[in-house]
Amino acid sequence: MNIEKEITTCSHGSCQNHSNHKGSACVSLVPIFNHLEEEQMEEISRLTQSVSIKKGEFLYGPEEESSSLYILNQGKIKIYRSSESGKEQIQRILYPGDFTGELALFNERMHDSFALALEDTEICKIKREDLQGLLLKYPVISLKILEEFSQRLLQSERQASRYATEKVESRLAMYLAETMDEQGGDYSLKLPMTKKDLASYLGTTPESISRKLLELEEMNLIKQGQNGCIEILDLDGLLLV
Amino acid sequence: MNIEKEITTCSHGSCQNHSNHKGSACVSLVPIFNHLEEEQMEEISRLTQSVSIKKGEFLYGPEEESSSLYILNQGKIKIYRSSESGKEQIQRILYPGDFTGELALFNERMHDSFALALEDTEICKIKREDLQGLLLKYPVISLKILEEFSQRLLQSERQASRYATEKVESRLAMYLAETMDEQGGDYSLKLPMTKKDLASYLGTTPESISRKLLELEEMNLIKQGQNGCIEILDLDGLLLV
DNA sequence: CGACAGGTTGACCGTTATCAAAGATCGTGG
DNA sequence: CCACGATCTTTGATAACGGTCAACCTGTCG
Repeated sequence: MNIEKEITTCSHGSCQNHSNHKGSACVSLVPIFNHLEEEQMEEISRLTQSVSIKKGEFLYGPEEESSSLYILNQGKIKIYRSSESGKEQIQRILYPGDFTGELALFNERMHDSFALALEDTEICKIKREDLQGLLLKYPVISLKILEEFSQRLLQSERQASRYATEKVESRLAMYLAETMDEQGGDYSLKLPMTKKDLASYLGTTPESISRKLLELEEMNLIKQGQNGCIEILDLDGLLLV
Repeated sequence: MNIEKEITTCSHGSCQNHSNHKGSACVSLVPIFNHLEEEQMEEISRLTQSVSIKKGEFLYGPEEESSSLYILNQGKIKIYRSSESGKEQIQRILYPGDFTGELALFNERMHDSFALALEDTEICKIKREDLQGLLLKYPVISLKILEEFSQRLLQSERQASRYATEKVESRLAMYLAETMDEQGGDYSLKLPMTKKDLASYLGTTPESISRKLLELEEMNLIKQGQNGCIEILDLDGLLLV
C-alpha cells in the first residue's frame, strides 16, 4: 500500500510521473475514508470505478444529471460556474485526494457548475446508491463527510464575505498569504493557476491582477519571478493591506 | 403534536403569539429529524435542552468555543461575521426550524461569527457528543444533515459567485426576485430585515440600497410601500437587470 | 418631548472594469 | 527543433460604478 504514500506526498506538487495506479486504489487517498478497517476499504474499493479524462475534457457540466461522487486520483480539475450575467467564476481547483459531485449527490439535483480537466486526469467514481449504502452501513464515514462539508462551508462563507467586503488588493494579498505555506517552504509560492483564472477566482479581471501585483511589488511586499512564482518579502505588511 | 404544524406554518411570517411550547418539542420542527420513529424522536428530545435569549442578546460570538447544535424554535436570529477589514457582513437570518452551530460542531473549532437575537428567542441545544452519538446510532439522520449541508453549501457558493461577478443592482434585483415568492402570494414581499442589514447582506451600503431601489422603481420594475414592503411589477424585467 | 437609529439625498472621489494594443508564453504540427 | 497561432499577460487611457462624508428627514422608544 505504498501507492498511497507516493501520491499523497506529491499532491499539490508537480509530479507527472506516476501513471500506473491500479483500479480503485485511490479511495485510500481520501480523507473521508481514512481510519477504516481494511475489509471496509476493500468493500469500498469494489464499489468504485475508475475513469480517465484528458486535459481539456469535461468531467461534467451544468444541467447535467449527476449520480456519482468523484474522487480525484491524479491530475488537476477546475470547477467553475458561469454566473447569471454570463461571467465565468472559478470555485476551486481540485488536486489528488479532493472530491467533487457531492452537491448533486445529496440533493438529487443537477450539477450547476463545470468540471474541466486542466491536465490528464484519473478519477474514481462511486455511485450514489452505493455511497448511501455505505453511509448507512458505516456511520463513521458520514461523520467524516460532515467534517469535510463543514470545512468547505466555512471556507465558502468566508470567501463570500471577503468578496462582499474587501477590495481587490486585500483579496489578492490574503490569497497570496494563504496559498504561500501550502506551496513552498520559505515564504514563496507558485500560483496554481493562470493569472486569468486567478482573476476569475478572486472576482476581478486579469488587468487588475497584473496591476495589483505590481503595486505590491513596488511596496516591497512581494517579488515576482517567472511562471507565476512569487516570493513574499513582508508577510505582516501583506496582511495589513 | 400539532405544535409542529402551528409553528411550521408561521415560520417566515410574523407570528409573535405562540409562547408556550414545552421543553424540547422543537426538535420535531427540524427537517433533519423528520420521518423518524416516534421512540427515536423521544430519545432525541430527551437529549435537548431549551434556552431563551432576549432581543439584542448574543447566542454566541466569535472566538467562543462551541459544543452544541442550536435549533431555533421561536424568534429570529441574525448570523454575521466581521470581516478582516472590520466590516460587518450578514450571513443569514435564522427562522424557526433553522439550525446553527454546525460548523463548530464538526470541526472541533471556535465559532467565527456572531449570532444575535433580533427578537426574543427560544432555542433547543444538543450537545456535540450527544448528537454524534445519535448520528452513529441512526445513520439516517446523517443523510438528512448531509442534505441540509449540501444545500447550504450550494447556496453559499452561488452567493459567493454572485458577489464576485454581479454588480450591486443585479444582486439586489436577484435578492428581491428570490425573496418574493416566499413572502406573499402576489409578487410582493416584505424585507425580512432593515435596509441597513440588507446592505450588509448584499455587500454594499445603505446609501446604495436606497438609490438602487429608487432606480428600480423609476424603471417601473418595482413599487415601494411602507415598512420595506415592495411590490414587484415586472419580474422578468427585474431579472434582466 | 428629546434622543437615537434608520433612511434618504446630494456632492465628490477612489477603485476597478473596460477597451485597445502590444508583448510574452505555450502548445502544436510541420 | 523551430515556427506559427492561440492564449495569456502587461500597459495605457478612460469612464462608470459605488463607497464615503455630510446634512437632513423620519419614525420609534424611553
